[in-house]
Amino acid sequence: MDKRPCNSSQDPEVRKGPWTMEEDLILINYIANHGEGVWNSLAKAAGLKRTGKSCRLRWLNYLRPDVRRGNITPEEQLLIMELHAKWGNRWSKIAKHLPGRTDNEIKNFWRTRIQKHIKQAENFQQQSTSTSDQMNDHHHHQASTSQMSTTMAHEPIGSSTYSPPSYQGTLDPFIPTTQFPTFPTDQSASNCCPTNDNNYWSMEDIWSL
DNA sequence: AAGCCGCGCAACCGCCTGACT
DNA sequence: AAGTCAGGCGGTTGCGCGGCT
Repeated sequence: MDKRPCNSSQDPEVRKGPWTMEEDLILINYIANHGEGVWNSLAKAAGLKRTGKSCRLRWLNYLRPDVRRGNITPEEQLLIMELHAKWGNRWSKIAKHLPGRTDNEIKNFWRTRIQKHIKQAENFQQQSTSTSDQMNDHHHHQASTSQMSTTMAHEPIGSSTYSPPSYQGTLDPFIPTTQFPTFPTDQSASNCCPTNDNNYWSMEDIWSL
């Protein structure tokens, strides 16, 4: 365990911060020749002045040949939201269902995009329904949790019935198409579909879940 | 044109867990 | 059984960049 004060931070031999191209090449070449192994010894053997953790992270999140970065598709967004509703902030678990995507990227995506919209939706909800608190009766009281992610995270939405909001009329949707595409893979979604004709999810739809 | 501000992302940190001795 | 080590994970931070004033 590394519960002791981080030695690496005290060791002047250990580099930190952004990786240089030379370091990347060293790591790539070493793994190409020797494969992945014990990361600490790999870092030493490769001559990198980095911790094993740093090497591992760099490899998994950036250098791996099969890693995909950027351009998260609407389908992937939906999948992320669905899986997050199921599992909460289990980023690595979610990432396993998105080939080529890393937990770090999904985590960043969630925090910077989705969570922002959720908070905006929450604010709108508070403004528009401030007099109707009973809506939350069948909702968990843990909505007071500081992070929306944890709110949703521990919500046992029993059968993957999480459905993405559209925030129509209140927010600019984060999907460029301005609406969520239909998501035919989830039969349960049809049970709680938006009741209006335009396939948008109103806040009522969301909260009624 | 310059400064400010917010966003997105890479990387680090601390904790947990399982394997091994 | 207890201690150590390495890997894995989620949370957080720092910085570069682009847009705005």
